[in-house]
Amino acid sequence: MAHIAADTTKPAAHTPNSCHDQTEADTLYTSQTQPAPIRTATRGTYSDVYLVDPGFPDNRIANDTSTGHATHKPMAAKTWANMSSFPLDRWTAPAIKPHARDLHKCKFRAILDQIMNVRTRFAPSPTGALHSGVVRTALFSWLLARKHGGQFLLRIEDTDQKREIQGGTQNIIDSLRWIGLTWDEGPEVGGPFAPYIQSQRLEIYKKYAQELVAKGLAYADPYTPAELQALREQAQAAKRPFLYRDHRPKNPPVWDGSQALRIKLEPKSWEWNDAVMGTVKMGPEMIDDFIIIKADGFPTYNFCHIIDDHIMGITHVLRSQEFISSVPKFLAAHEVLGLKPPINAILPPIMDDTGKRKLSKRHGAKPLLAYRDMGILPSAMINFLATIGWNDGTEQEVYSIEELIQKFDLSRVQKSGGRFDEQRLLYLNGVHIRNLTPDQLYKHVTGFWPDAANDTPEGYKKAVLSLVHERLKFFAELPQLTDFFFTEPQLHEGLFESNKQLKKLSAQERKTMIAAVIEAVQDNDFTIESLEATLRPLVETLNTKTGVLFGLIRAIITGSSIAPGLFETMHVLGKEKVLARLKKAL
RNA sequence: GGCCCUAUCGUCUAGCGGUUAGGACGCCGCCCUCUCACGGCGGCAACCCGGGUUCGAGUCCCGGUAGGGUCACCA
Repeated sequence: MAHIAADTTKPAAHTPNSCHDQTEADTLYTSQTQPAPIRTATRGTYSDVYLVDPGFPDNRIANDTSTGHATHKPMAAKTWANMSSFPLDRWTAPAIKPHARDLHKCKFRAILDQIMNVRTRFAPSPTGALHSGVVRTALFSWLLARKHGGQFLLRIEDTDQKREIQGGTQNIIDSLRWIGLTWDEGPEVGGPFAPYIQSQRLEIYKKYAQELVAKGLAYADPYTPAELQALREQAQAAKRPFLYRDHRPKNPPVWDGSQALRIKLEPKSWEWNDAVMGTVKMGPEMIDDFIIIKADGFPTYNFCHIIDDHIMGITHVLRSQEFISSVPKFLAAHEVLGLKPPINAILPPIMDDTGKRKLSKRHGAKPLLAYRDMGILPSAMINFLATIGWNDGTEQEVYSIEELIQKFDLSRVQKSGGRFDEQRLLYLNGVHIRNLTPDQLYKHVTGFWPDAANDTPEGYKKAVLSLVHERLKFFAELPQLTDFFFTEPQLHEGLFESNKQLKKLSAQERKTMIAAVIEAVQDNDFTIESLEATLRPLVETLNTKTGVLFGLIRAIITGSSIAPGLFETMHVLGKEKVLARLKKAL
């Protein structure tokens, strides 16, 4: 089994369909009357060998108990009969563990989970603030690399100068740093394949392009954009897909760099194995001579990402679903370039909150950093994004980052899309906030305090925070929840009238009660216990109800009918403030 | 229009030929309780439709339908 040396400067020698494996599979196949052997081996060769053997008594899938993967119910014998036409030459070797539900589609299939040096990448273009949909792709790539102890790279794809925005790259870096997706190679950290910014790698792409030209595999495009547009419209009017190759120039001009350069691709059907989607087939109409170098001299994404992924030794390329119909094009280009394609994985789309369309900048997806600014924890965001389109098959909902790294697996990535449900994000954020220690929480809420808290001692703020810890869903609501600890509340009649318990009291009754409270509390030491010991009996003395008396006190000292526990609140506020507010209310 | 992907409560999902179709968010009710929150208990709520295979289909096959994606000198 080929595996990739981490320090190689050569292209990745990844071979998902190497003949080594084929031989092995043939051997196993011919011995099908025997129960399939289960093999495991150590890192760098094979691990988790899954075998499905039609000769095995009840046709169950043998599973490697040491990993716990692929536990299966027995398969009905009949199923095998139906599968007899499955072409054996299609069995797929290693590299990925197919989704469990696909295993039964093979009459015989040996699946080897290849342990290679996994290298994944995130390759955004700096054309706008990074949003959550894109970050999910980055997250899955990162999780995959971390799970296998591999590398995660960041590469900036800034080949479209027109769309690039000021600060775009910085936004990408800030976003990833905030959420904690650390990269092992890329901008700011460097690496063996630097630079990791495509606009600084133009010579590399040009070299590959010139090589293709020399071999007659790429040619200059003689058409003007207007001419192309006309041809395109023609095709559309005829309800045909537009194919450039139908208009391929017979004698293309010599490429002098001022025209666009197209790669010459043979139209043919492609079938490939996607780590998430399984076997995907597409016809020749999906292949066309695409532009690899634009007239402005910059390469296109379609071209340079292939070269960079190859040079940088990327083993698994995760992309969102919108790219699936481009894959044949990429595979064809690999063929023309003489490169082995990486393992492809198409991730399901994330829909916006209407569920009507893909989450995208254009349709109001918030920048990732907007969630930082509203006080979402990175761990909550990661938990949330990871569980859109992935689950571990259990009923677990809340995951730490460490758990995700351990449990993440491409074979359990969904094919169907999911909606970005902010309510669920807030719920998870609340859970993650409650899991923080008080000190951790205190660090996280820096910058979210109300202005009035600026000059307040740390001890006081920590005490306040402890009272709202379990109520907090996101940090931006901290001022609203704690303002009265720092600012004297504005009392108004509406406060009492809108309260179910208090609106029955007359102003005079309120005065009597407040006076009694002041009297009772004046010599109290303001511990939670003694406040309770003093105030509870007062309810009876005043011949009222706890809800009424406590509600009244709460309204006066907090200016709100919603607040933490009364005694805790009074304790933290302190005797001085409480008495002052009560007296003022009188 | 061609091609591709998808389809279980409103939402995220479990399900791998036999389940009272499970969990979570949200919503509602009750309990706890000085309000809110947390927590606990309970409730409402789903297999897109039609064929086929099978003793038996949410699950496998085919066909519809619906949603999404894609068909750039954008990525």
